[in-house]
Amino acid sequence: MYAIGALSRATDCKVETIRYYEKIGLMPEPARSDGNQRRYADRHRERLHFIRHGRELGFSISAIRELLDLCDRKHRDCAAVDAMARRHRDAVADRIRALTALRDELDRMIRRCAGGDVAHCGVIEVLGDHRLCRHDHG
Amino acid sequence: MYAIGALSRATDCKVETIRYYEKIGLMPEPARSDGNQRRYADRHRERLHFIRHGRELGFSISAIRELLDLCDRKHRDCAAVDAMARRHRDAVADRIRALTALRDELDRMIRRCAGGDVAHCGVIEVLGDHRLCRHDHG
DNA sequence: CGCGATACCTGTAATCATTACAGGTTCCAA
DNA sequence: TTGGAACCTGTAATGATTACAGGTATCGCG
Repeated sequence: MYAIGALSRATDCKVETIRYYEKIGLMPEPARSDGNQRRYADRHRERLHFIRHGRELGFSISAIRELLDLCDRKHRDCAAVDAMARRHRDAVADRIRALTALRDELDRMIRRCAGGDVAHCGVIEVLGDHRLCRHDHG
Repeated sequence: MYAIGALSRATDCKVETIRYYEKIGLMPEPARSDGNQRRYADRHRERLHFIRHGRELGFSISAIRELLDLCDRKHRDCAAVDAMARRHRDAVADRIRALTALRDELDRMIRRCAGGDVAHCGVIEVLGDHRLCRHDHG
């Protein structure tokens, strides 16, 4: 039986976050000590680990909730889980594309900056005039 | 003189967002009609355009505030502006690296999924067991 | 000039995922 | 038994919007 601090250390998840997950119903209410302190079992640690890992992988809380629901109903077809993972992967890929375009644009902006005064600063110019951008970001 | 809706359409920025920018002091208070409605001039459109473009490029509100301050004090050395752009570019590059690692991991997860039932779903397995990951994401 | 639809006004609360804080209680080791 | 760390609850803050409620202005059309 873990206290919340031990669970926190075991899962690298802040104490406040654990209590938050309980409040939003993502973590089940654990047992309590006589003095009303939370006492966790291994199943809590596993579930929290799953949640934290999902969060690290960028899944939203609601996506993780869905994944956990899918897990709880064991032996059902995993196509739904797979589809979620694919959707998420595609979203990440889109984000990478957008950020790459952005990085290139920032590079161009920086190259335009001749090192003079603000009146001739390429960075300011580009920010003020969308037409100086090479890509559509919107 | 634009009403707020016209400015909204001209800059592709929601009406609520324009009022929000005014509230936080990012946009100056515009003139008002007799009936107390906001009336904007071109300089507002330009400034809002600058702000929106900065946001699209991923600059935070406070970064944009700094940039605008630097701009307002014209003819001062643009090294500070340049440095901000560089810092931001580097942050974007870091984010791209992290997301690329993440995308690769999601790909591996998806490939592990044999298409069977949830009990054998690679996606669930990886989420539940950090050791199945190839990279450190934390 | 009057009417009605649309656009506008203010102020407040919600969103998302946490984190921080205040003020009080419990636990555990020395 | 005592002292300090860890715990408790409840509330508010973060960042950048967005949404809503309840009321007022504007504008084109007849």
